[in-house]
Amino acid sequence: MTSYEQLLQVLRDEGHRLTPQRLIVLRVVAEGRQHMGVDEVFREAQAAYPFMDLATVYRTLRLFKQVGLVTEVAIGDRLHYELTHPDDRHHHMVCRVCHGAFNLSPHYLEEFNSTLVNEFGFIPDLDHFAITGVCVNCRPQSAEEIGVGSEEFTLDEDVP
Amino acid sequence: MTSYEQLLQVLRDEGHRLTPQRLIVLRVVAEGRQHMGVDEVFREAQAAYPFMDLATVYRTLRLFKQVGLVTEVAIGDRLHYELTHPDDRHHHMVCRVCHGAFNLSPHYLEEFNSTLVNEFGFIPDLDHFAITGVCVNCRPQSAEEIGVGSEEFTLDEDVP
DNA sequence: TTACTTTTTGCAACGAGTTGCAAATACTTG
DNA sequence: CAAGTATTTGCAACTCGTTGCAAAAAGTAA
Repeated sequence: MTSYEQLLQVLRDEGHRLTPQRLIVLRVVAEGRQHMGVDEVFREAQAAYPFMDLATVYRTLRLFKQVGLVTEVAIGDRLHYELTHPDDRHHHMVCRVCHGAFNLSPHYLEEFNSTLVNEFGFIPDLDHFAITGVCVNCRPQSAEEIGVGSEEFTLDEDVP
Repeated sequence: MTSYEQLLQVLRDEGHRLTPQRLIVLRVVAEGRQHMGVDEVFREAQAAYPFMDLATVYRTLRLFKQVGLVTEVAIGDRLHYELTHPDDRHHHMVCRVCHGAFNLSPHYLEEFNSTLVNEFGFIPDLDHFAITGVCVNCRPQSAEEIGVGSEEFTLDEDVP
C-alpha cells in the first residue's frame, strides 16, 4: 500500500466519499511544495480536472484539515495548506518583505505556552502558527550596522 | 489643550485633513470600550453622522493606525481597534469559546522575541498580537479534574 | 443492475474588507 | 472672502472565503 493510498484510507475510514475532486486536490497538495495558497491548489487542480470549482477546493481543504491530512497555515490573511508530516511539526516565520517562509521548531514556543497555561489557565492555540516579521536578508541596514550581521544566521527557506 | 485635541494635533501635524468623518470616528473610538469591531464603530459613527460610509470607516481606522492613534487587533478574522495608550501596551488572549478577551503584558513575549532575533536574525512583528485559545472558564472538565482548577487564576476580562 | 439514501458538487449569493474613480471638500494662498 | 489644488469621500465593483440550495454522484443493499 503506497503512502498516497494510506491517505485515501484515512478519508474512507472516517466515512468520507472518494470523489474525483478530492483525489485531485489530495494529489496536488501531496506533490506540491510546502504551504500552497488556495489559488495555487485551485489552478493545478483545474488543470487536471477542468470542472473543478473553487468552492469545492475550499471545502475539500477544510475537510482534509479536519481529518488531519493537511495543515492550514494562515499567512497574512490568506490560507495556505501543506501535507501533514506528523514527525515534522513546525511553525512558520514569514518575512513581510520578501514573503519567504522559514520553519520554526515548536520547541521555541513551549515555554511561552507553559507560561500562559500556568499563569493564566489559558490554553493557547499555538499549532501551525505563522509569525510575520522581517528575515535576516531583508533587515534594514541600520540593524546590521549595530553588529548583527546576516552572516551569522542560516535560515532554511521553504519558499522564495 | 484636552487629550482629545492632542489626538487631533497628531493628525494635523502629519498633514492629514480634519474631516467631520475623521472627527467622529476618533471620538467613537476614544469613547468606546477596548477593541471595538469595525461594524460597531460604523454603527455609532453613523448614528452621529448619517452620511458616514463604511469604506470611510475602514480607511479612517487604517489611517489612525498608521499614525499610531489606534491599535489594530485581529480577533479571529475580524479587525478590531482601540485607542493607543502608550503606557499600557499589551497583547490579547482571546477565548475561542466565549470570545472573551484578556490583556497580556508584552513582557511575556520578550524572551520569545529575543530568541528569534538572536537565533535566526528574524525580527518578528509581535506588536498588538492576538492569541486565540481557551480561557480558564471555558476549559473542558477534564482539564480541571487533573487538578488545574480555575480558582487559582484571575483573568481581567475586557469584554464579555 | 437497479433503486435508494446520503453526501458532495456547482452555482450563485453573501460577508468582510479593499480599491478605482469621479465628485466633493479641506486646506492654502492672494 | 474667492480661487486653486491636493486630499478625501461615496459609490460601485472587486477579492477572498463561506454558505444555501437544487442537481449530481457515491456508496449501499436488493
